[in-house]
Amino acid sequence: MDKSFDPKAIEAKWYARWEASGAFAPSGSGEPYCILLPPPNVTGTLHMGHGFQHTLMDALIRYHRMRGNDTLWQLGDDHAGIATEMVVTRQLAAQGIARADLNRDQFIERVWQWKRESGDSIEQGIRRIGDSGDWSRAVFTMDPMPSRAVTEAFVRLYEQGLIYRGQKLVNWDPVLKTAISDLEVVSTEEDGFLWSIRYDVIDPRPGEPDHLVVATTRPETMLGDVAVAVHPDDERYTSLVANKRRLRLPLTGREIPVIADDYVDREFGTGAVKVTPAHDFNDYAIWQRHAPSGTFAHLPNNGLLNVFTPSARILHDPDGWVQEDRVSIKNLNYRGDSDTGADIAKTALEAVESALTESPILESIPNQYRGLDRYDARKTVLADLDAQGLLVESKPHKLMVPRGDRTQQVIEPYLTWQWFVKMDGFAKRGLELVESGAVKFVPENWTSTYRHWLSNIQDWCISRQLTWGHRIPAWYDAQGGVHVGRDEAEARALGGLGSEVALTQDHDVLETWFSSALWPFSTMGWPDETAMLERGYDKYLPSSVLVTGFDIIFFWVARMIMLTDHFSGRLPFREVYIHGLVRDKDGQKMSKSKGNVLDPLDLIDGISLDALLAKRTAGLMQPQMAKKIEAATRKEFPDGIPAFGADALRFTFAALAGPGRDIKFDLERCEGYKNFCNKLWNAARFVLMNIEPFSPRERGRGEGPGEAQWAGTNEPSSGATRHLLPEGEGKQPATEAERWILTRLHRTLAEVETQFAAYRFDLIAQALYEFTWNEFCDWFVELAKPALNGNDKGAAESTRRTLLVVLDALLHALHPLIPFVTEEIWHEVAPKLGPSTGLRTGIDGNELLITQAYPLASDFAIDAQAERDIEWLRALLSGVRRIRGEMDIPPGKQIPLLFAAGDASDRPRAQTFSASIAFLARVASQRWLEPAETEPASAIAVIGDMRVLIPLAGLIDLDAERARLKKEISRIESEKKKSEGKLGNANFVANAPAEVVEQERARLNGWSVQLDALRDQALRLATA
RNA sequence: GGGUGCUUAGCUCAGCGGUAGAGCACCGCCUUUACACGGCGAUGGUCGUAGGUUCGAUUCCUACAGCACCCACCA
Repeated sequence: MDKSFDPKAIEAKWYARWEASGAFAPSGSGEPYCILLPPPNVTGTLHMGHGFQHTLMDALIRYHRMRGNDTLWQLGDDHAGIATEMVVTRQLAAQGIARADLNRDQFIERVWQWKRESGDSIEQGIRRIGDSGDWSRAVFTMDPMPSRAVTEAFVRLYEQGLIYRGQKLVNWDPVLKTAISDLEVVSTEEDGFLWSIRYDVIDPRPGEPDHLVVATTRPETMLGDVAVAVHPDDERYTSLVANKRRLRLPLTGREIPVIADDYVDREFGTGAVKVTPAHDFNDYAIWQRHAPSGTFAHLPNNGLLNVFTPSARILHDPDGWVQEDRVSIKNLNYRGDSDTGADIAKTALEAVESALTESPILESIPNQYRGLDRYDARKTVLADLDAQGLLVESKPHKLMVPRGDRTQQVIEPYLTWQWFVKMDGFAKRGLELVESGAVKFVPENWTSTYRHWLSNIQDWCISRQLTWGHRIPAWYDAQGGVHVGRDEAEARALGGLGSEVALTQDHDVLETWFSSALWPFSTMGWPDETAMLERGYDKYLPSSVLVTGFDIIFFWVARMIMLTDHFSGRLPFREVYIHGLVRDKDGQKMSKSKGNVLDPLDLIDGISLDALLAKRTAGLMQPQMAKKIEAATRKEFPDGIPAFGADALRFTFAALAGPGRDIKFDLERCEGYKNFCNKLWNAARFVLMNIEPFSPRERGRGEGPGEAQWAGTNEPSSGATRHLLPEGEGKQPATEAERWILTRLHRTLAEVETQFAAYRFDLIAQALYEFTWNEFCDWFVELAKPALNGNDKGAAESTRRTLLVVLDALLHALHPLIPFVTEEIWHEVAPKLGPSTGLRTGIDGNELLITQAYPLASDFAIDAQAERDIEWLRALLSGVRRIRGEMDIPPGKQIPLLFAAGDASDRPRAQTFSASIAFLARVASQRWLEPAETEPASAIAVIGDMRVLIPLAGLIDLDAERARLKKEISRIESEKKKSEGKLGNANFVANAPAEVVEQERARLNGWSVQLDALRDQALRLATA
């Protein structure tokens, strides 16, 4: 083995071998364990969030595979409707192709082309991270199988009356010209104005107000006002309401009523609110309350007066619309399937006209506003109001502005026809499944987030005015009749329509999350029974755990729970592990615009400063940020980023995965864990050197380690797990140190098992790190050195075996976190261990660590006595080393050691470990003082009852030791005092549990013994 | 406006009714034959503030402050 570990050299090799061996596929036996990969969007590249999430999932998958589960990691990717459509449109634009120049089929073909490239790059990234998912089963959401499930689900829901088409106010993105989800709208506080406008009362009566003043942040919408609302108990306005007074709507001259509604806050502004039901969600709600009583019956569309075109211009006549709003029309054009030319224009015009028919108020909109963009219209409206003396006040105002999270455009509430899923029944069931504990959130507190959202849910708008996605399986006849079916023929048949009736399929597609909601069973072949059988529907549904971020609890998790239950009667998964967001080292969200994005592949392979700068400053939305980003990047990474390798990156992610927290990604942690991999590598080198007959010191000395088989005393708890150390092979560990390390291994594995069950990846990493570095390397390997070189041949051979066995178990235990380096080392180690008892053999006949059995705690015996003994030895060696360090005794200098006092166990211990003490503390001689002997002036360490003395004899700086003693004495005095205080408190002794009191007494005793010893020496030093 | 989480060593974070921990950074010594991507040792914290419960609170409760995030219709 090389002297240090080089990740690059091994990663590609092992990934290819794992995959070729079939290790990623389910084994077909054992308890099923399944994780669904949250399918990455085909738009993206892999980011740190993926790296993090994938590391956690792969650790779980590898762990369970090694535990003998029939393990499936269902891979896939997501077509990501809006995001992909935007990316491809932008790309076309860069090639000088207007999206409008392509028809539907052509556009979709371009998306597929792009998907193939992008999908490849994501897949490549996933492989580099080491994901051991089953590629042969990977599914794309637009593939035939999941697409069929989408159609089937839609049709069934429609037949069950759970899907309907309706005209409602939705969040509308005027640039994308599609409805978007509430969840895709982000409200940000922005500076704006609050304008107060005077609406005059028609024919005012004496004693009543002759006008009202309403406040608005969006004056342009007043063209669609249908009323002014006041609070029913507001005495200023009761007579206006009671006497049915009407107001003159400025600029249009329309007459509108004054209505009373509880929604109005009397304290805000003048207590009067303009009501624009087609352009405001609150006003829409008011409209819903008042329309049934006929308040708006005289108005077109019962008062839902839409004044905007789809691109948020004020309505204008159809021809003008076609001319001025070319993009909008073209948008409709290319959505016309493979139609071309005249057909397209005709379809477009018809669409516009029908939109206007639904909101026929064009005549009430004065000419000067028609066709204006919403912000231009605002200016003009305000100027005109001002000129007429109707603008009462303009004052600066902070308001929440809704913006689309994709386009950053201001979102309009917009009246359109859309498809909806009725949510009340689903929500109820979704709540039940979580409240009953059938689905558990980890950490648990996410349950309340889920509950809160489902308790306040609206019907789910599932249609999008996009091209890329699953097309809605609904057809329209010339009369506007709607026919839903699995295909056109079925729709026709169900509607009883002859072949002479012309049908047009709905142009819209389903929002991406609709197909995502079906993922747990659509990936398992549903609804096709043959496919279901093939893909293990019965085995892998429910899946075991969903690993995902909190940001998609609503988008995805809740909907999977509801729809999976509805269609399969099963849970999608039993547990949901919610992890945090990966942020940069200052806690900032990583984003392209901030220029603080890290690419996991750059951490694996390293990247030069120049390449990193180029990456971070290319294609910025705000190019002026480039300078700032460059400066910050140069400062943080003056030499670029070194290659850490996939293992180090994975271990970092695991170690940072504390419960319910975002993680700040710190490169220094990553560096530390690369060192950890190197440490493991070198520990392996040490072990191998010492078991190889050809190692320089071993040459000629004879035999190798023999069969490394050891007797654990406990039965393994699972049949799937091999005995690392089969019983009856007869050989017992020869030394205390071996029994100790095997005990520590037992405890570490028990901890790992517990923490895997709790998804505490940070604690898994910590337990294994500590065992590897602080126990195996720092102590066992060091203790092994004198044993290997000593005269006791049995101890030497036994130690060799134990080194090998513990290393082997450790490689297994670490494999789920750091698969590459452990696999590589294992192939050096395994041949020394004798015949493998792995779970499976790869198809190429070569065994791999990835399919070996995970070691269980019970494979290794506990020896509590050995634990105590080694604890004693460690305390002794630490004590001596501390004196050495503080007294500046040169490390190479051999020193004499005297032991004094002590209890019955100390003498045999000192005897047992004398060689270790001599080697590890560089001790020339060890001797017990006879009871009659007086202690010489010495530096002292107290281990339990025993005193360890290093005689001064010219070795020790007297003043330094006096100072050290003084400090130590005062520290122990204060501890003793605290202890005495506690025990002096009658309440403590009376009320605290007996064992706590007992423990406190023991501590007090310990302090006293130490104090006595230290004081004795202090006295001697005073006179020395 | 409602909700959730966080506040522990210089930094990043574990922990938790009964002796305050880790990694990194910092300081000292050491090229000791696995590893300088290393070894040994040392320093460093009234556990956000104020109350309460308890024999005992960093831990449980209450209030407050600061930070972060989520949800929400105040024109």
